[in-house]
Amino acid sequence: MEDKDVQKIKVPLKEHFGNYMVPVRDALEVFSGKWKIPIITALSFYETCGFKELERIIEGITPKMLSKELKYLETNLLITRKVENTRPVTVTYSITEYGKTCSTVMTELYRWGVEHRKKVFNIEGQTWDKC
Amino acid sequence: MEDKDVQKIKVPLKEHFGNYMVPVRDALEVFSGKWKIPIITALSFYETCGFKELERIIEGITPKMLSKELKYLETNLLITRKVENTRPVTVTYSITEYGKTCSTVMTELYRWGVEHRKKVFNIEGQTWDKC
DNA sequence: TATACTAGTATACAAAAGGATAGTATTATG
DNA sequence: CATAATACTATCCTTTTGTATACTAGTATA
Repeated sequence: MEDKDVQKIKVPLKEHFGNYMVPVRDALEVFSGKWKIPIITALSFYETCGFKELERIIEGITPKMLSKELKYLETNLLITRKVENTRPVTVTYSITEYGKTCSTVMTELYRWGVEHRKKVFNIEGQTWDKC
Repeated sequence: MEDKDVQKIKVPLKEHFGNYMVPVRDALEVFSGKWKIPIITALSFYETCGFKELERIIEGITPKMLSKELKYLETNLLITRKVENTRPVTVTYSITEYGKTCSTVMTELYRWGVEHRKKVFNIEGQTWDKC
């Protein structure tokens, strides 16, 4: 085999990148699905919300999905859950300082997404109201 | 109603953010699923690959999924498909210049994902080999 | 006493994503 | 003529994701 042939042999990604893609997947999982970004955005904006408040703020979400995603975000340290000693009992969900770091990723996704719309749909500006 | 009460009324996200989240979703869709990132990574690294080459490089992918995702990436202008006049006929998939801009998003996802692993799993460095 | 608020859970179902396996068509090689 | 390579497509099945609807338990209000 000659030297010039060596680069023609294409080996599995793992041999070049190892586990490079594992943290990329981790990050993606935090933002994937229909409701995680709305929840993070809501708690980033309002700082703290109750369960029913979130149900109203995030239009279309069912209590089952809200409950499920809140648990996910809590175990991932992005939000906290605190039961208040009120009558009736209220629960306040808050974004953590760590949760606020999501905004760097979301900003990057937003920037790229805007360019992508321009490129693929040839749409400029905020004219995608019917989406 | 007093001024201090105004900020307590929490309205749906749309009233504050409009369609802010639409391009975020668009970007997310391009990177979501099990195979799009491996395909983009493979074509970014090798520049150009055949169908069977991609099947070997991306371990575990089935021809059905590879075909489906290649079509998606092509309609999103991230890759190109070119039929070569060889015998047997070969098809070369290449990353576009635009497709290369994905790396900025993936780098951000990687950076955040590494920090996330440290935070949530308390794992430092590249020790997540069993994932 | 009836209604409504708090914060959820339970059950059933539909849709989407992905996997397993087999098959097609063409051409070249032994 | 059999085998193998190219690039896929087709069918069936399982898993994951999300929806719809109803329900629980406690407290407050009209």
